[in-house]
Amino acid sequence: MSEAHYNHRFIEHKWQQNWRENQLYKVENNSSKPAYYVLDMFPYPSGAGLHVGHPLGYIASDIIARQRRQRGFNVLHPMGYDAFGLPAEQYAIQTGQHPAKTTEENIQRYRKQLDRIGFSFDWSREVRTCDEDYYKWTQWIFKQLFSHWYNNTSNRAEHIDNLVAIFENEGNVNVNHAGGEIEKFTAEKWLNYNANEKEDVLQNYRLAFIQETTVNWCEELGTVLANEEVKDGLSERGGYPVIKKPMKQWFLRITAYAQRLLDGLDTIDWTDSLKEIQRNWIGRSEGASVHFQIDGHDKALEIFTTRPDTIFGATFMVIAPEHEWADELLTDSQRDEATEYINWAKNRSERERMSEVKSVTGAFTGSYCTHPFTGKQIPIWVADYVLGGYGTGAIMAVPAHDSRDHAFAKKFGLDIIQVIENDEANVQEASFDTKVGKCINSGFLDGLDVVDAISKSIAIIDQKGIGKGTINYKLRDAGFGRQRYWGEPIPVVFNEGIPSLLSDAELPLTLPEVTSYEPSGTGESPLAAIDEWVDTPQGRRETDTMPGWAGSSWYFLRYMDSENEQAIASRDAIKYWGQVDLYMGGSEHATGHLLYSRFWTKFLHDINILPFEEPFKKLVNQGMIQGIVESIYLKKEKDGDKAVFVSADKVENEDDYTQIPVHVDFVSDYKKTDAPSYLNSDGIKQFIDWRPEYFKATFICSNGTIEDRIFEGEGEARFITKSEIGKMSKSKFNVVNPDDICEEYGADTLRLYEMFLGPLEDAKPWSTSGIDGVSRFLKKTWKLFVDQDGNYLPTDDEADKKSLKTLHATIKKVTEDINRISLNTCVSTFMIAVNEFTEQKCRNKSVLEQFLIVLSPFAPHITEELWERGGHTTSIVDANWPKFDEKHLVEDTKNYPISINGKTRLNMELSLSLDKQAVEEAVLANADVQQWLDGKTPKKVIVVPGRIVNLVV
RNA sequence: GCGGGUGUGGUGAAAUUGGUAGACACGCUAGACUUAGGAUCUAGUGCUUAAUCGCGUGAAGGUUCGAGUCCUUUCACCCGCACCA
Repeated sequence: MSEAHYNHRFIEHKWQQNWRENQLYKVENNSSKPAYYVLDMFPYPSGAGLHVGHPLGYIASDIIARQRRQRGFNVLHPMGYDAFGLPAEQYAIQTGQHPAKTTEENIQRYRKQLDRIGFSFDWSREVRTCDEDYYKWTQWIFKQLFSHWYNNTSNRAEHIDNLVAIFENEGNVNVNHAGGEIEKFTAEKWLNYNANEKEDVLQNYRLAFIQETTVNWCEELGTVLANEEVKDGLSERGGYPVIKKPMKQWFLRITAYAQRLLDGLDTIDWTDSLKEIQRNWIGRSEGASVHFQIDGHDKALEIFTTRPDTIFGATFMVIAPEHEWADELLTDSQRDEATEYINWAKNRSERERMSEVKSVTGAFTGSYCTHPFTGKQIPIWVADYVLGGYGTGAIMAVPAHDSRDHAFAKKFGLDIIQVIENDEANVQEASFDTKVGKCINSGFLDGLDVVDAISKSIAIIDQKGIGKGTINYKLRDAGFGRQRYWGEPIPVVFNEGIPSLLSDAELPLTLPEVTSYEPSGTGESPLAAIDEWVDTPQGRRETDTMPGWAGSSWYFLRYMDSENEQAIASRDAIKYWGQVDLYMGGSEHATGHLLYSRFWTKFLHDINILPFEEPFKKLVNQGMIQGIVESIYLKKEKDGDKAVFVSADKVENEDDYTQIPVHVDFVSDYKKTDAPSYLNSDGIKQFIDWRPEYFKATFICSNGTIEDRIFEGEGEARFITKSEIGKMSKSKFNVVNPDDICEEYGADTLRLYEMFLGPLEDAKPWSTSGIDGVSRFLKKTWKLFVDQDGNYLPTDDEADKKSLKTLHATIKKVTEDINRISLNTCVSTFMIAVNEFTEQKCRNKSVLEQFLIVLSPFAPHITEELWERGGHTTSIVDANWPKFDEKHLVEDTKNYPISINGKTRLNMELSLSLDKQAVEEAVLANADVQQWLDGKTPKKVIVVPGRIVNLVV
């Protein structure tokens, strides 16, 4: 005897077990079916576990994966873990536990939570970036990067051996590579270099290379950070201060791919905002580089400008404090003052610098350049509004037409020369920043429009041999070394300072055991302390490890053939699955993971591993599910030795209080919109138990006072809390665990409910109000199939017309909505269908089962159960997606809305076979219409057949 | 400052091509059944009104027979970037 009532615990457990035992979601690479690849961003398994926000995207992608399978595709829908990274290591430092151990525990927990939601992941393909079998290939890709250079002429990466061959034949005079400028040498000179010198040269070409640069150093974390790991001068993880520090570092030459990364955006289906963020980050700008001869030196200062048309307005030059000639250009009279300024500017933290954006600072170097066209002397200044890392770290200042230059000129009393015509503004007072107008005071450019002047000035600069048209990118090469333990070891040894790669046979280079995970503080990783690991017959090992994004830049390829020991994946597997058809994930990875993955994909394409250049054909950003942060006000001033908390309605000036986060479980009326949330006596008791340091605190409630834990006042204590929408996080004590929802309502309800919340892309605060509606819907669905005694209801009697209409309207709408990933409206459609079937007392098995199939991607457990009860022996997962048939929706009549002057006044049931004329006549003959017309004749009658009638009076 | 996005009932939202604004839910109100209800069912629910009328998609204009949807101006909020020459 089957269960009579919908018992989600029993059903979900039963089917999850069944699916696992039958390996229902395992997919093969050999299939005659078309391939479809649906990917989720794999999670970092943190100690906090999954909260209800994580599955949002997974549920959406799972629905699409399941539906594609029912539509006849072979669907790859894998999952894995981004398992190297700082949090596990920080935890290891605190507790002494091996990060591998805590990571494993966290993964187990994640897996359990994921399994409970009923995803159709093929777990046989699971990847973990910290597995040796996996990072072997991350190291292998690194080796390829080290062994290749970027040829700007062929516009692709080429093997370094080819470059060496060119050097041996003709030196580097004809080589056009991506990277900084390199002194020219002949073949003869090259052949005479010793090994060390040769490698120093090659480092300028390799796509993975070592360079001494200023890096983002975070003292607290004891490591360098990538640009995108720094937010507002603080580390993204932990929020610790970050300073600039010179250091030798591994870099990847992503800048070689800047233009292709930009162009590729036009070929992929991502949101405009995401593409815009990447365009911004790459930051292409066209302009010119110009050399200004420095007086008394035999060198010229190279600057970059997007406005070479304003060159006649350049009245001074500015170099960044980090500029390599900053010291050299100082004259004796200016040396002390300028050095002091340079030191001050260099030592300021990012954070200080950014908070003082508006202040103008700088110093005169004492040196001058000669203007190439006017021959005038122009002073060279040093100022930190010019950034060392952008362009050439030096600019020509045109104060008349650039507000920053203007502010600087005003402060230091420098000349301002107007070179773009303008009648109204006075450039002595304010700069006139414009890209339209005619040039004046500009010699050979006079009278030209800005656009023409730019091209002409570049032509002349080029002709004079002092510069050329250039394109500049904001994008920087990506720092690739981390002075950390918990990451992929870099497969390099140094012999006499010359880096060389391990052989493929030596991979994976595994992490050794260490006794302490503490950063060494010298800037070296804990690995440096293990002599027996570091010292090898071939030389000293690199002790830096790779950053978190190394493993995640290619993981989507490994899923295609996760066990392969010969390659990252077989050629056949890569060819069969191809690009990721749909990638679901958060937009916070816009300038990190998503850019690096595109970079590695293009590189792997260049070296003939991949037949495609873009990894993710279509990308959808699921919105963040936020939590509500509850906190209470603590007076900054204590009352004697007692802490004083004050109810939010009695707080006048927030500055007098500290806000203490409160566990949301203690709060009453949590998340109600119509009433403020508060702590009652019980909630306050829970709070004190939780934070015993406030055992003796006083609570000033809105209706009385609690002292020494005794409430004096009217009725029940009411202590109002402050509620804000914010991140769902462990530190805010507001995490909602999906397990709890699965336990109470079931995974199918959770899945439907998360989709029902609203459009997938929108951010929304989590709230369970409304979940009952979804739960009721599933119970109603159940009742269509099973009566109170557990009998199976559907029969093979002929379906009635109304039910067929409901069914096909549902098939049509859901099929269309899944295609445009509008999953919230699908849930509404299901509800409407079930309401109608219930109303119709529909018992037709064929109709109801087709409905089940359409519902099954959203609610796989209940539909599988009801499918089985209908006598099926194979899973609903392999049922065919039903075909929509228009004929069931054809209507004979239409209930026309009749509007008068655009306002709907009444409805009329009319045959759809009537033509415009006939409809008009019928409408005008109607008594109610005549009453509305009040004897007047309509000026115009608009009839839109099948839609509407509008009478204009 | 630049770029992207969003504004619709008490709440989450729908309206895909300009064609009955508020589907579907939550909540609320009333009723039925019940020892009970945080179960189930029935009816109602944009505002206003006794009911009609009237008014309603952030605001103001415009195009149109007809505008949440198109155009112009404007306001608010969110996200990203930010001394990028």
